[in-house]
Amino acid sequence: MLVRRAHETRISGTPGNGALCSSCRLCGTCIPQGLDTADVQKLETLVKHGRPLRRGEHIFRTGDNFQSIHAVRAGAVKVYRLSADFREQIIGFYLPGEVLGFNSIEREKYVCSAVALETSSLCSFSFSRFEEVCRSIPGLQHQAFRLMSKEIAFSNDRTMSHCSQDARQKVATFLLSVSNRFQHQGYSAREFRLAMSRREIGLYLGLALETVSRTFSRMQRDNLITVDGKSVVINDLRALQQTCSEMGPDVIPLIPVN
Amino acid sequence: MLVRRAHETRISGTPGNGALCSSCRLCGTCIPQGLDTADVQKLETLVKHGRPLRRGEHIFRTGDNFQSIHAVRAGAVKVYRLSADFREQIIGFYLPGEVLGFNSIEREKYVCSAVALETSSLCSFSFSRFEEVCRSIPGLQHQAFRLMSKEIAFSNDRTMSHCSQDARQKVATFLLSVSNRFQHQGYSAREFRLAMSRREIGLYLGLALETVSRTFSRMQRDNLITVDGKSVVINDLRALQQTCSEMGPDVIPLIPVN
DNA sequence: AGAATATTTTGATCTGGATCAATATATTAT
DNA sequence: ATAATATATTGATCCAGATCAAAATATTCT
Repeated sequence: MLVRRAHETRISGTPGNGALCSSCRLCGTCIPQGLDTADVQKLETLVKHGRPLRRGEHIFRTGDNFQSIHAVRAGAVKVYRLSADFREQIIGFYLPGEVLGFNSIEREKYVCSAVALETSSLCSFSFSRFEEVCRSIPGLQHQAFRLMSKEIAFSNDRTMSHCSQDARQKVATFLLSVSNRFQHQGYSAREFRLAMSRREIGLYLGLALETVSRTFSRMQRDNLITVDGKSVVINDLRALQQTCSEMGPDVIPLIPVN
Repeated sequence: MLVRRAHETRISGTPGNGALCSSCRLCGTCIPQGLDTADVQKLETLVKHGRPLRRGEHIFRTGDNFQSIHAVRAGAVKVYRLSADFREQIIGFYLPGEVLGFNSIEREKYVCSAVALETSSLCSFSFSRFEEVCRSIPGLQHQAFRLMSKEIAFSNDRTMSHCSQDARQKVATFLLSVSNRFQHQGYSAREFRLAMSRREIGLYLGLALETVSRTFSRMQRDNLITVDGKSVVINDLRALQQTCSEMGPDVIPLIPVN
């Protein structure tokens, strides 16, 4: 499908405030990480929950006014944009406990679109109110800086991966990243379902979708993983980790000066 | 040279506080952007200036305790790290008015090294004190969020470039990025000196240094630019911009749904 | 200045992954 | 269910850019 689907509506501003941060399973890893009970309660007053989004529904679109940052409570979100020549580019995939929108603060418009890859729930925080609260809760301000710092470092890692890794290494790095992030949220690190298609993985990694598919097949043949469509089992975590940093035969490690 | 040079010393904590933000030429684009005079004066109390660094001197190294963020006042800084197999990876080049260190907040250690590419001056801000001051100056907190947001967006742009551009497009994008950043700081957009080598540009763009060199030569042949070693003149800005977003002949622009 | 070293340019060759193509398998709609 | 559509797999071919090689400039050091 290549045109906008009927059920793709923008998330409504519906308050529908229900579940609270303090009782949320992700409290320890999401925005409230490290805050004490009193501070979490102050934070909770900012949260807005929309209804759950179905696959294909957008949270925001490129050019919309930037109002809020959004934490994924459940599901998976794809953040993407179109290049100057209208090809899709994937900024990132966001899993439960992860926060999207930080890249749009500077422009005051969303610089990308965000769409649910599967049925997903989000917690939205008005950014201007969030900033106010940050001033009265030092730990929250610090956590905001930490989260943004992490996003910069993560994005840097991804760029480094593109600069120096071949297809097999990129795919291994991707699988480990997803695995680690699931594990961090309390899910299995060894067994998971990918919410995104081969095409989307390819766009994310800068590879043709055929290359992604072939690499999965080869990794399965090598007993590193078992893939069946979107479900992945990691059979040999160690080997997968080694794949990511394997040296070519002729690489001479040198300490660079300039 | 592939070993640590004798003159590479860490920047000393020497106060040597001299020039002030309010009288700095970069006041409008650096950290103080958008602050009123009174707030800039509060900010100034945090600034530490070291002596100017010569080419090859480090500001910090991977693993050092993260204490400060650093604004480039003059010169050019390379931020890099070593991959698991000890190859150099370039996180970024920082020009006057730009701030480095944001990617290290989360780990509380510098996750990369920073080295002067040419004689450079820096303004360093203790990050913990900076956070405190942010709480009392709303505009400063907002500016911190803006700067970090910008860095996320910039890093995303770079990743997108790697995913979808060929060598010529990457080099064009790089030249325009440098040009824009110089212009933004009040230097010429059309004529500048690159502080980094072909090898470093190659590492930054994920290209072999030979490819960078060949691409420069070809762009010169095509009258887009004039290169002579490190000095670059942009002869046809428009054409260079078009290069960045050229479509292949068979690209059919489509609106992606998932 | 001149020697020594590092960087850049250009040419020749090779290869990983893109592209083209066809079939197989999921998913969605009726 | 069954048809229609989208996604995934696998094979064959091709090419942009990596790698190898050598000469030409720059830069640094004494």
